[in-house]
Amino acid sequence: MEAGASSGTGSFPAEDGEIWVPVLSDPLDGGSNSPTQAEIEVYSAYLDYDAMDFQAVLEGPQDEHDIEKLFGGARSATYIKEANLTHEIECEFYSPTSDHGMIQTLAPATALPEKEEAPVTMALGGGGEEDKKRKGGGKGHPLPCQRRSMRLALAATPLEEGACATFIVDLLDYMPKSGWRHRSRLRSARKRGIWSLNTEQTFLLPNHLGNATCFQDMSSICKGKKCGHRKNNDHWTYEEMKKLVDALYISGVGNWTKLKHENFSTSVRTAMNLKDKWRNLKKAYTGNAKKRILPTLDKDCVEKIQKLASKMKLHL
DNA sequence: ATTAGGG
DNA sequence: CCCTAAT
Repeated sequence: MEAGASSGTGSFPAEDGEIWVPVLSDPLDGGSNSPTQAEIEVYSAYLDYDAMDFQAVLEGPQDEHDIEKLFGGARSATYIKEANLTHEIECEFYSPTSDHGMIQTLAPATALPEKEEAPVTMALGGGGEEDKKRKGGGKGHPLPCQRRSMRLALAATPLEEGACATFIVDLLDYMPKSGWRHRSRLRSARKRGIWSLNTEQTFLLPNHLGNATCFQDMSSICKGKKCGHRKNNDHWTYEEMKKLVDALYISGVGNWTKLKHENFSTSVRTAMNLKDKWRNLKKAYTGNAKKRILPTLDKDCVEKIQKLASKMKLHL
């Protein structure tokens, strides 16, 4: 609770140049929502703490390809904001195979000494005995499948050009389908592949949110509504799409189950997902160019899509 | 059990 | 992504 606007660092509403991260209470576990915390959701087949570069996570990926590296296969979604951190922040990471998360203390991105030792870590829930393997997880999971949330506690600080921490989030997946007026803006940002927003696009600033109740708005809007319940809402990556198109180009369109087993056996995508994705790709790249809202695929890939589409047409 | 197609 | 009729 305590979504009080004045707690935490900095005043509220924010001063010029001050960025606040929107706060969401976790729809699934009713987590607390303090104005200095942001819910960040990571979709991942696994999170390998040992292999994770936490500092890089803090600094944020440079492009969408970095996502994979940072989260060990995680597919995250939208970069919604930038903020310059002046305080240490604590990040809590969960993996689907652990009962409790791990807290990482991260220094501000700009104040990093050298490449010293790894950040201090400690296990949550009083357990210093967290097993390295994290095998028998699952029982205490507030979330059902391969979805964990990551909560960052951070201070609202003035924005400085250049040095910005970015956060991987997909607020869209937490937000209700309707009732949140910034949803469409987030959507368009995601579609256009905007991974970080400049200061001119700070639609998440309190100013743009209207008034001091924005934090409460966000969580209250979500309250009682269905959000964050989709089974598989990590978004298709460029690589996945390319892989799909290539596979279809070779073996033809159809036989989705076979395709799944032969080309996507370890992927979260089901045969039906593949089918649906192909239909969407076809639709996107065969209609009038105006409607191409999908991520820009390379020429070769687009050509394959179009060839496949026209080939199918002939057979009708 | 899978797929095609509409929602 | 879900649902369902058709296969």
